[in-house]
Amino acid sequence: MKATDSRNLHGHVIRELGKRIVVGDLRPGDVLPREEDLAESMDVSRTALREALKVLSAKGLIESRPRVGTRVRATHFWNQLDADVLSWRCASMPTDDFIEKLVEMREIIEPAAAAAAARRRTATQLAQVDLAYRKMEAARDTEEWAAADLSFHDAVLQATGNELMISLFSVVESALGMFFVLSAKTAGDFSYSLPQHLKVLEAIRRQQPEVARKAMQGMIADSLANLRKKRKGRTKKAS
Amino acid sequence: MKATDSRNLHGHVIRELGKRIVVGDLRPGDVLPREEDLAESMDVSRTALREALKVLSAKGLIESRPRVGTRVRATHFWNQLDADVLSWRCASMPTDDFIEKLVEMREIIEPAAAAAAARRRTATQLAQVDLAYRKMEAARDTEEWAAADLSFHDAVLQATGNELMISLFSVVESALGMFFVLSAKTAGDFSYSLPQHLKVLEAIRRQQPEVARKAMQGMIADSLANLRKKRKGRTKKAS
DNA sequence: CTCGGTACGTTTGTATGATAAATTTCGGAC
DNA sequence: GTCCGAAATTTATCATACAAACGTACCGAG
Repeated sequence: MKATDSRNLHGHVIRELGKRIVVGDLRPGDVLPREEDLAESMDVSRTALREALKVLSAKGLIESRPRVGTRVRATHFWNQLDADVLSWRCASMPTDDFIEKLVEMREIIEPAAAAAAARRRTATQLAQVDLAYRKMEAARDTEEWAAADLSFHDAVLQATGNELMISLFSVVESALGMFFVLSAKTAGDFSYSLPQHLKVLEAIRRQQPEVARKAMQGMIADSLANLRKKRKGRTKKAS
Repeated sequence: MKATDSRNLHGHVIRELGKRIVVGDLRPGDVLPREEDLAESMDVSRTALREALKVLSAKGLIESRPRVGTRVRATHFWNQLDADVLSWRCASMPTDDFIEKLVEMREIIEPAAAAAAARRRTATQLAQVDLAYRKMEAARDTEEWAAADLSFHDAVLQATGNELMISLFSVVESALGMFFVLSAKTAGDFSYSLPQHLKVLEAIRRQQPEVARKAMQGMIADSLANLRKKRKGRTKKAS
């Protein structure tokens, strides 16, 4: 689910510059080349470049002022929850520090969401969670499983009926995405968390908020433990 | 803290169109007039209009395709957490339903943030929370109090050291903003929540996560009760 | 010598017009 | 009736020009 469409020309420019900034290639305070030069160096017209700059501006990454130019803003101005910013940060192997922050967000968001879902879910919303669970059961490879897992967590968020909560899916998506990448090497055991998903599903079905919350907490705790194990192995291998 | 700068011409267009969409004047599925006509009707060049459309596109509000035109996207595509989208929604007296959702987000975000802050806060971060609290104590009118209150809740978020958490300030800001507006009529008693803020501050100072969490929960619960009381009065008056 | 204001140059902001690309729609051939 | 291609419309992109804003440096007054 890429927010910026890379088919369009200025979409490409957005991604290119956005990544460079988020990754740290361009640092806060740095001023970009003048629009005319930058446009030429990226092989687009100044018009297209400016449309991209406006979008990056809206994401809080840059700020343009006449005469002084366009410069990268301090990180605390960035829309860290923006789907693009998140995906750009995850694109170039994020620091362990950032992964911890993503997991912390999951620990806060998802148990609360599971509880709210158990409290208020409609029949159709429950059916969506159930469907996602059955797709996880039926998954035959990691790719299918990843897609089903994502749709499960999405369905839980949807079942809260709170669109603000639902918009936090981009955070959950990034966290799960990182997890998939780090777990890719040791595939095969990708269904170990199925029972925990079932617990969440059943709690939502039976409308037991606290049970759903605990089940989700457990799932994330396990996921975190697994992540740390993988990471330790990776670090050990690297050293 | 307005994200889009209204000084610029296209910033004005962003706000104008964005509000119309978020408020519901333009409904999902509606197609906007052709760029040339729309630009003329808003007294800007097509260039400026397109820069605005790109930003609204990045916020998920609209989608442009050649030949078919620009149309308003379904609400589930909107970046509901975007500071602009939130402020536009709050600008025209939001529905009670939306206020409930904002409060629910607070109930999830802020207690968790308080706990994390208590766990990890640095000395300087604590000092910021303390400073905000003292500004609340010293506030002489509702305006000063509102500013201090906002900076208190901001400082708690900052103290988590998690930039993803910090970015959720826009949600807290909107929720508090609504509360201030609804409480405006019955001013004077604006300091009743001071003891609760003190509890949070002290728990963070003493690094007691669970105490901080409970204190924050209590504060929000009271705030919600107060809100419902006000709203009932308002509804009764209106009927 | 310092302070302040003014003129100048640079960069973004905005406007205009033209061309390319994409996609729906309509019409014609089979 | 169906399928394929041409046309028309709208966004996408480009090129150019001018306006506005904002440092900066220069100049003059005290």
